Amino acid sequence: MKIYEELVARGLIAQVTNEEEIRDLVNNGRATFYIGFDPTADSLHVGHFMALCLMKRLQMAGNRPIALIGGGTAMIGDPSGRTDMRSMMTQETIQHNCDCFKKQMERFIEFGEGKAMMVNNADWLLPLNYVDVLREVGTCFSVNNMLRAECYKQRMEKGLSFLEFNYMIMQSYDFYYMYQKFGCNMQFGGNDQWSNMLGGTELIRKKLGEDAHAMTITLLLNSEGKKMGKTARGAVWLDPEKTSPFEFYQYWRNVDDADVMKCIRMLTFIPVEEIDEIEKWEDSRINEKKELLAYELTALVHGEEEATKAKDAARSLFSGGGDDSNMPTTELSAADIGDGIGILDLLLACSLVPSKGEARRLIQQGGISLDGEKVEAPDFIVESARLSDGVKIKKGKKVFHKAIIK
RNA sequence: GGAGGAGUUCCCGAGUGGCCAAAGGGGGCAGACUGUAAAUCUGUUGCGUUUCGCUUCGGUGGUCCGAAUCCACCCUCCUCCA
Repeated sequence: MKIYEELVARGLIAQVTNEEEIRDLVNNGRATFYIGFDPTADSLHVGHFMALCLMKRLQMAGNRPIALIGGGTAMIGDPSGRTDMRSMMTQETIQHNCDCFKKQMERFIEFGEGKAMMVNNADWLLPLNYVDVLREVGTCFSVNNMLRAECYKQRMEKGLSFLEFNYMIMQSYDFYYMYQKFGCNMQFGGNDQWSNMLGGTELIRKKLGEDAHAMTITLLLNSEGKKMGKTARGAVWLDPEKTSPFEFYQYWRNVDDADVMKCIRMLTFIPVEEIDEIEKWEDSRINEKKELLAYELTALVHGEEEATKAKDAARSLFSGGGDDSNMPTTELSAADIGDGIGILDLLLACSLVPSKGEARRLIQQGGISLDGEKVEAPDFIVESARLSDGVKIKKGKKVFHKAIIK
């Protein structure tokens, strides 16, 4: 099975500009393609992870990836799929985020001479001159067409600033620039980027009379049609400081039954034939599938060692054991505790609750236990002697945390 | 530039002088049931030293014993006209 067919079999491809040509380019390793990442946070998340995997897959098939960090476009903000304006980021924040992205990407993709490239569009976007740009590429964009683009539709009702309206032009310019400079002949992106990406291929056609290609990746949606990789507390991050390997593992361990196969297919590197076999498993093995998914992904992101730890920790916790060695842990300083600490303060110190009111409510509703024993009263005091050995806190059914005096 | 309309808690949305920490829904959290799933049911959902106190209804000032609610100015958005 060639790479293009594999991508299709995994359900990763959403839309393509020209299937024949793209198949040909990709299968024969002749594509130089780019994927853009806007540095809107200081860590990559699961959504980016899919794109990174795709880069890796294509690289393994002999194609040349360019990871484009949107240091320049981040100054503008992509309005796609948004109902309100992004808050403007300062240049320092953007730079910091770019640096963080770079570090994380290096773990997935091989960069270097003749391998993958990493570029930042700030390098060519920031020095642009307004009037020059208008004259050079402004003539190639039809406002009428742009307004029809899906990505602006929502915003047409709520209000779209001129700043954000230009995002598509900047992204198109990126493609145009890299096509000439690096021979980049293909762009990948999330399906929500489709209209922005077409802007680029069209610009290249108009300015240079040549064909470039675009392909979008299926967005990973759960059975309810919502983007996956988000929790109430925000995205599932790849940075172990922001989302611990254990939490990361648990996120996937807990996906809906209906979404397991889709995730395995789209996110893991398990060969397609094996996946087809897994799909035939009986329903009673659903939890095995989930464990497999969680393990595979954790291993990809955090390494096998961390994945094994997370798996062991989860198993022992949920099958009643007491292995707490890999549980998320908060270390408290002896000086702050004194003889003991109120349970409300302890929960707060471990960031298990946002406020004491919430902590109090949890206890009243019977949602907190310490070392397997339910906490009945909000004024319960945990003695420091107990904390020095470490105490296991359970919040709800599946949030475990350890607190210890260091 | 002119004329109207809107801005309420995580989101949608009710509230037009005290009974408002603010209806209802969504989402979240917890409990029951389960398989660490889904669906369902129940409770809960500003903060704190919790029979009480403090902060919140776009912003700033004002009227009043008392303001999400009335007045003035400002900001943002929407619709129509230019």
